[in-house]
Amino acid sequence: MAKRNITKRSENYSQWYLDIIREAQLAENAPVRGCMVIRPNGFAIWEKMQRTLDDMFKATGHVNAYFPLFIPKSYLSKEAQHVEGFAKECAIITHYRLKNAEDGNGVMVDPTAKLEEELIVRPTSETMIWSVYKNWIQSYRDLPILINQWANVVRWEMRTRLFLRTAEFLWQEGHTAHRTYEEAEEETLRMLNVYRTFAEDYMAMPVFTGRKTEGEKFAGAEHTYTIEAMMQDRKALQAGTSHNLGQNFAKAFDVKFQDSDGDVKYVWATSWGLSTRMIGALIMTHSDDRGLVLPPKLASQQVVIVPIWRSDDEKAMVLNYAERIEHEIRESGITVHLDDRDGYTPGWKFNEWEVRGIPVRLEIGPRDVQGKNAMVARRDMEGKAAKQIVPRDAIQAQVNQILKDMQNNLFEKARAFRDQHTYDLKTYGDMKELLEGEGGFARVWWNGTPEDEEKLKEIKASVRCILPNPAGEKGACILTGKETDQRVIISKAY
RNA sequence: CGAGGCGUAGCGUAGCCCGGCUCAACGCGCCUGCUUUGGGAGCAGGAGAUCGCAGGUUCGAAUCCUGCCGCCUCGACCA
Repeated sequence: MAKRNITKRSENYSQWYLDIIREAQLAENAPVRGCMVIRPNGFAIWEKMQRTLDDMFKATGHVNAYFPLFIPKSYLSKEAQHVEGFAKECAIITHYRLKNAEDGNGVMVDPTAKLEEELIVRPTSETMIWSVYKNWIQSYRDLPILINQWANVVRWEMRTRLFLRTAEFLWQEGHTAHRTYEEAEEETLRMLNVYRTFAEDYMAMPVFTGRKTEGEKFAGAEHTYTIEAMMQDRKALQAGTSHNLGQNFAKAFDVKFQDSDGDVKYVWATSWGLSTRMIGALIMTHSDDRGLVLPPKLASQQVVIVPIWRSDDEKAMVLNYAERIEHEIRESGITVHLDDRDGYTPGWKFNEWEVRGIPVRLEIGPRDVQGKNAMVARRDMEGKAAKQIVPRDAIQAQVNQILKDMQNNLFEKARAFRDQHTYDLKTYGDMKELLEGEGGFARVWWNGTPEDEEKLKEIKASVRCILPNPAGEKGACILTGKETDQRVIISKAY
């Protein structure tokens, strides 16, 4: 008699998403509007993401640093496009002191403690960082600068959803400075590729990579690259972005260097970021109606052992057997937890760990001790197919094998789903029918202007990215019929 | 920020239309004890709610009125 606390995806996808987050105890809404509390289960996923990405950043030559949360208002206005992009969602600090309220109830803002210049809580750090880089860069010998920072940022969103869009979120932002345009472009693409590798190899989430259109690019960038994933409701989610900032910020903050040829030049810049939104992407890519599904490489606990007993004698015997298996599995580098809590039935524990998305579960009872084996269940399958009895001697190897299989299986399943719902379309009518009906990705030729993009709003869709086209193929624009070499993904998006 | 819906114990709800015999009921969860334990166990007892907040109408408000806050769905904006 399974208790149904999770809405079916087919009934209400948004509610399902929220139910998963609640039941798996990933996060909850905070007392502050638009903000979330990331609970230990959710934060464990972020920590795993952080560690993986951080290693990848280090491997590509980057170092970590930290810049302030507060940005003087005047900094933000130095790059015109940039201000325009963020002005509507900034939190502003105007005062620095409270005092006891005059009516004796609580505290009030002390009007005499007004800041001369207001501070903006960073929505992103380009302006702060470039005001600092100005002091660090004089010569071409000071370049490149390859810095990443792990931080929180604030964007005062009107409508928020846990992980996908919150007023405050956690992310990493890389900010690099280069001698040439080519070097900056190479860096931008390198980091896009790091994101793609992370998404596909660790999150088991297939992505399309490509360039953003003028309308969708980052405020202040020359151009933006993105990784776009398809969620199970067939909507697109922008999962990471990498920007070639050109010389826009160097010019705005007057950051120049003297090159080896003696000429003084503006520095070339990039920035790239990936946020806790990825946790939302992870949930919406793999999870099912029973709960969270975590790919093994991002599960903080990869294996859980549920012991089964009746009498105290059985308990001692089963735990002894289970502990030896636990140690053996741990020795092979897998994270494993033995759930020996009293007061919960095995069936209850099965469901509990399933909802939390633990990839592999071992069920060990008297029968297994007797028969020298264990029941092994994997989270990416259902019913009998998910379970198998494994001989004692083969457990360690089998668990390792299943984790590998599962990582692959989840990726292949997600890729098959995405490909199945990605259509090469020729007419606007077909695209409209797709996007207003079952949904999915329309892969189409597009020679769009920003005005053409506006038109897509009538079908609530947007150009997600311009796909790479190394062979220089051409086709007729789905809207205007003009010949173009730009192929794009159009879809509804988060 | 626009339209709609909702706010009663940790969670999900009933009661609201027709104010009073309901300072509030039920299921899940929680605590204690006993029996249980291979897919969310059973019985018995128990704790837990100033009915989102602030005003108002009334002899009397969870119930009627006003304002505010929050959440959800859909739009506009965005990672």
